[in-house]
Amino acid sequence: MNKNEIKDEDYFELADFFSAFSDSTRLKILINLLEGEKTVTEICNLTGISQSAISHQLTKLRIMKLVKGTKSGKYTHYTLDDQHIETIINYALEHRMEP
Amino acid sequence: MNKNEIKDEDYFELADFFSAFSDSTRLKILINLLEGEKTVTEICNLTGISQSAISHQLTKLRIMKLVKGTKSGKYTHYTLDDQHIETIINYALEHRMEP
DNA sequence: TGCACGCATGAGCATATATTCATATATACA
DNA sequence: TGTATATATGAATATATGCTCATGCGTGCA
Repeated sequence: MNKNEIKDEDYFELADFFSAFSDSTRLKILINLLEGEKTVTEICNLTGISQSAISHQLTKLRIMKLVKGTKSGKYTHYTLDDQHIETIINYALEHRMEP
Repeated sequence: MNKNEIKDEDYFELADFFSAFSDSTRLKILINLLEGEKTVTEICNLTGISQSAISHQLTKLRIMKLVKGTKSGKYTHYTLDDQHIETIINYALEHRMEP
């Protein structure tokens, strides 16, 4: 993609997309969801982060269309809603591994 | 990479890495540098952003080891210092293009 | 040599962001 | 039906972040 095709507004969108991954709590959520569907409480237990903090971040991830929540009884089951997440995170993890 | 191999500290590092791309000014700088080496003033002109703002962000990008600055006379020539940048940004741009 | 240019950087400010605390709502179960 | 559980959400707060403004420093040219 040519630089000149990128509009000013696109830079903001792109920045927003990356900012989804720029917080450790959200990364923990996303990486846990790579394993498959989880409820909020499960994520809390797996990450050791408070219910409220997780819920707030899940809301943001939902707005950014990176996760999807499905209500079922008293539970909300969250899954990844973007097929690129795994690729992007793995790529960054590899990057980090370098000398 | 297995989730269990990821240490708590790694999540912060990873988040920091992504946060480099989470600001439109830094993205503009990086995408301009994809074309090749540029001086600070050139980047200012290409982006329309103030010299001070560019310089501050270049400092951050230097600290994050994403760009490298080489002094030559009164100029500092900046280049990308990370081979993954192009891949990551292109991947995100493609992502953005989807329905 | 003095002045303009290129760049870096600190201070201050405004805004964004993440967390906690409190609480509301809905569901399941005794 | 009353109570515990699961989740969401608003308010308040603390901290981080990015920008401008002012200025310092080095370089090269008139």
